[in-house]
Amino acid sequence: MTAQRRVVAEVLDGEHVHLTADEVHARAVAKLPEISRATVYNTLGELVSLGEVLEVATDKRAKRYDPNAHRPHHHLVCARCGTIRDVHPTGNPLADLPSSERFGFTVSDVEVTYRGVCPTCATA
Amino acid sequence: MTAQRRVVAEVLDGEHVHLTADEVHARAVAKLPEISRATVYNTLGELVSLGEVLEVATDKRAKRYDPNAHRPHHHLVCARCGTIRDVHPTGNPLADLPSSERFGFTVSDVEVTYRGVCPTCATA
DNA sequence: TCCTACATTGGACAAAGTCCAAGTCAATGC
DNA sequence: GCATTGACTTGGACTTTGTCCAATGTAGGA
Ligand SMILES: [Mn+2]
Ligand SMILES: [Mn+2]
Ligand SMILES: [Zn+2]
Ligand SMILES: [Zn+2]
Repeated sequence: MTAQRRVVAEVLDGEHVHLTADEVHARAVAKLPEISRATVYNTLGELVSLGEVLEVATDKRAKRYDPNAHRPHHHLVCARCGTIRDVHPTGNPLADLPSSERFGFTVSDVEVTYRGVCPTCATA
Repeated sequence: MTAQRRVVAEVLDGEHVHLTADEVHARAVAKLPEISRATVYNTLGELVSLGEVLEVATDKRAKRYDPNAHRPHHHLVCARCGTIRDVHPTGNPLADLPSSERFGFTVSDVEVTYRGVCPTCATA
């Protein structure tokens, strides 16, 4: 556990945190000015391999890193400002895919992304 | 309707088609060698604006372009080879998000991505 | 035919991410 | 204490994906 890794872990702490690698780097630099982009990418990659952090692709640009890896959840994204909230739908979406729609695949996982407009963007 | 646009439209024809912009360009070049990358991007952008083609983000790299825009559907992705199939789950996933999990958002859309292993990759 | 509006092109540029050789540093063994 | 070692970090080059723009080409109407 080096200072660099500790800083990345600190940045990735909290609820509804879904930062891009560059955002992680910017916040890490604020705490440890000499930390490099490469180290941030390396550390994020390790955390993903360890299963401590998830990569999510809610926007079609940069990957986002989600420290909420232990509690399964899905995402609600504001189409205007990009805010992302963790959500827990009822039911199991896997059960909604009949075997006739599985094309022989072994289906193991499902990702659900809800899109809409957040309260802040709706009033503005 | 120019020759370039016709070729892009031809490439984007069929079922379960989810090509990246570069793949579209490669196939377009095979039919019309002088077509440029810029034109492929321009044409894809117009088709998306017109609602004729959807952008999907099933992998975390390049956007994929989906000509099946008129029939709502979701996707089943092979984690090994990246093959993508269109699927039609039963039920309405929007109904599975209780208002207590909507955080005041106006939710208008939902994208579901199933992941697993396709029959070809399972036997290989 | 000539003009004009629009489409196309190649290349420069930008954003996101990967890779690598070299440098740093702390722990180990002598 | 000192040298060795190996893991970690760094900066920069490079790649991929995508955007932008000035220059060029072209189809069709006046
Ligand atoms: Mn999350
Ligand atoms: Mn599709
Ligand atoms: Zn918003
Ligand atoms: Zn496969």
